[in-house]
Amino acid sequence: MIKITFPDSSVREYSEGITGYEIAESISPALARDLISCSINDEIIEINRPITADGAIKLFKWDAPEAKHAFWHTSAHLMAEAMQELWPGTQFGIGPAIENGFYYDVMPPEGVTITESDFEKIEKKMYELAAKKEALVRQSISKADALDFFGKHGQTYKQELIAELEDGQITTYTQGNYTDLCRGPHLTTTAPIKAVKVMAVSSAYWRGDEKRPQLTRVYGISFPKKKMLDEYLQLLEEAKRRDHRKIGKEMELFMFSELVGKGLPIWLPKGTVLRLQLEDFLKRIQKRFGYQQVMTPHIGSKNLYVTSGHYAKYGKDSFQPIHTPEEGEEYMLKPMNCPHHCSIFAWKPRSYKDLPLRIAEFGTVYRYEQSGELHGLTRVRGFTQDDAHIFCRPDQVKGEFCRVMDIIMIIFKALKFDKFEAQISLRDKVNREKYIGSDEVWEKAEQAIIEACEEKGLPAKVEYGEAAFYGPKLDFMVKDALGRRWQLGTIQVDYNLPERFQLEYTGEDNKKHRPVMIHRAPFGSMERFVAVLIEHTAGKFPLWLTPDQCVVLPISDKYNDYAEQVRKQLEDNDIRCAIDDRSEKIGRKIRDNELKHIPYLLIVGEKECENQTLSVRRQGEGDQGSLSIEQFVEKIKNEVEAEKNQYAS
RNA sequence: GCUGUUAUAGCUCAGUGGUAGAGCACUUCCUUGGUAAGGAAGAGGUCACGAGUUCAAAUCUCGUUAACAGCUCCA
Repeated sequence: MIKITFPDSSVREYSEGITGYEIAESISPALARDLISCSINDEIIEINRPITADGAIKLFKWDAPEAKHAFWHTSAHLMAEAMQELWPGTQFGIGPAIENGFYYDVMPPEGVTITESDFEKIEKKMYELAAKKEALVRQSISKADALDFFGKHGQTYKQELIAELEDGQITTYTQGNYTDLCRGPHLTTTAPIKAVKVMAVSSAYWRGDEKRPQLTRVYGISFPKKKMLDEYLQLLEEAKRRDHRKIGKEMELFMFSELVGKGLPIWLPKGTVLRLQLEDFLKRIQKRFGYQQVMTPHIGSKNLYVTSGHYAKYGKDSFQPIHTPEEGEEYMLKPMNCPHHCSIFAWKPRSYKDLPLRIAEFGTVYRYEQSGELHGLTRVRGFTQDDAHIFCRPDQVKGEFCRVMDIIMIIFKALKFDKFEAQISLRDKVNREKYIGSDEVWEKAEQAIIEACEEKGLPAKVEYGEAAFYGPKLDFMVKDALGRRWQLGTIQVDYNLPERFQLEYTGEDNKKHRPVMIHRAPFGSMERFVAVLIEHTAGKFPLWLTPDQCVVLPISDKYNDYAEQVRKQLEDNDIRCAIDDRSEKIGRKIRDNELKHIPYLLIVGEKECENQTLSVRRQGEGDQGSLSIEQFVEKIKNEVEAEKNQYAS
């Protein structure tokens, strides 16, 4: 008999060799039916693998990531099997489960190119094979046998993978005529795969190395129920609908121009309204938190960046220096604001009493992103950081760090970003020569971040090797409509730049000391933040942010004068108002796409004109009744106030 | 940057080696009035740019540029 411990820490005894499935069965038939995967002592195994020793079991149904992983991994094998049948001689690379589905990197035989038109064929074959309900058979195999087996089948990529594995650790999974090198775990049969969809095809280098051959990467997703696939596809449609590039165009927020240059966004009038609201919002918070606003030039002499060390590290891969008519004079477009801000610190002698010195700037920077990286507003070559640098004493680092986290939390709360992730990026555990600065200062900085997170009760994932070359950092990530993760807010400790700029302050002891620098940008960049905000809200911004808060709609020409009077009065009260008219006498026309993004519709006609009122409708909420202009002003102001109170407290 | 796909009217897109198309938007007129309202007429395109093949290229080929997807990258 063996003892099996359950997640609720109850213990049951089973005979040796029992499987996860049987254990589930002993609890309830429904659980057994839905069981996809399980783990023993956190090692995930098939539900039909015999359990031979005491251990802690976890049973996974579809909603568990572990279950999806096994499901999609098996689906990848199924797809490989299908492709092997369709195109015999296909070589297989790797085929893992990913966040949404799975892919397989394959090298089709000579003369075959897999395109979108083959998707249906692959899906059909997969259904056909899945219907056979073939079992996946796990087998341990010696290295020599594995090399021999895959060699015989012409699977050179698999051979390469095997060569790197340890003898005795190699397992294969076979279903039908298809055998794959695989660690598992898997489903026990392909039968539960009831719905599949080949999503995309692209290419990827073998092992991510651009010097090696390019394989065809086929993406797919699968589900245990047809309905789930339909729902997933619907979700993708929804994601497309709220793509910030689409909504940005519809709402006339921003544009790009080939002539201006790629990756250089242009903020249109309405986008600018939105952005200025955000900037104003942050400025007010920062004022409360003791920041001082500064402005610095968009270029800096090359020497500034030689001093900062950025030139040595990034000079070749950035926008190249700007030359002047003067011999040897070179300037660079600023790729970050830090060196400028360091210069501000160095401008005059500083006392310990001046610290922390918090310098903020909405600083526009230019970075030469690889052209394939550019993506809407989320990845651009010219963008504005809501940057600030805090110069403080070493003993103030943790406190300042916490205060910055407070600001970020205020912002996330105000904009209802409740599903963010925090990541602490530390040095690589082994490879440490790429980092500037001594071990000791790094150790201190890393500790300060970890402690600050603990103090604030912020669950943060620690990633080694993700730190910037000058210091560790804490990043805040939010997902976009398609589930892609974008980094927004960031806080970075820097012991390096103060060193390079030889920044000093006079301490209580009348001796010179080196300040610590903290970089931080709660939004990250205005561009990326707005992009994520658009996708987050699907263009339905909070009232205080939305470019047009209301639109006045005269029912006919006769009421144009009254409409214009209303508009003026609203604008005098700082309410952003558009006007929709049928004669071109007044303002700009509002139609269709624009209209659907405006929260309030104010209809004016004979009755309203007579009583000096407005017939008010709220987007998605319908008729709000008839209000006087003053009442409407108050209503809007109250609503905005309520939204803002969420972050005031 | 690499690989692939794409580029036709303001927008969304169809199209074919032989005169450039639709819906919506736009302009004018009419109708109408409580809202994403109807009719008529009209305007709008060097079919991304540059070469080549051809009697003939928006269509085929090559190059360039940009966008999209993936990979690599992100101070």
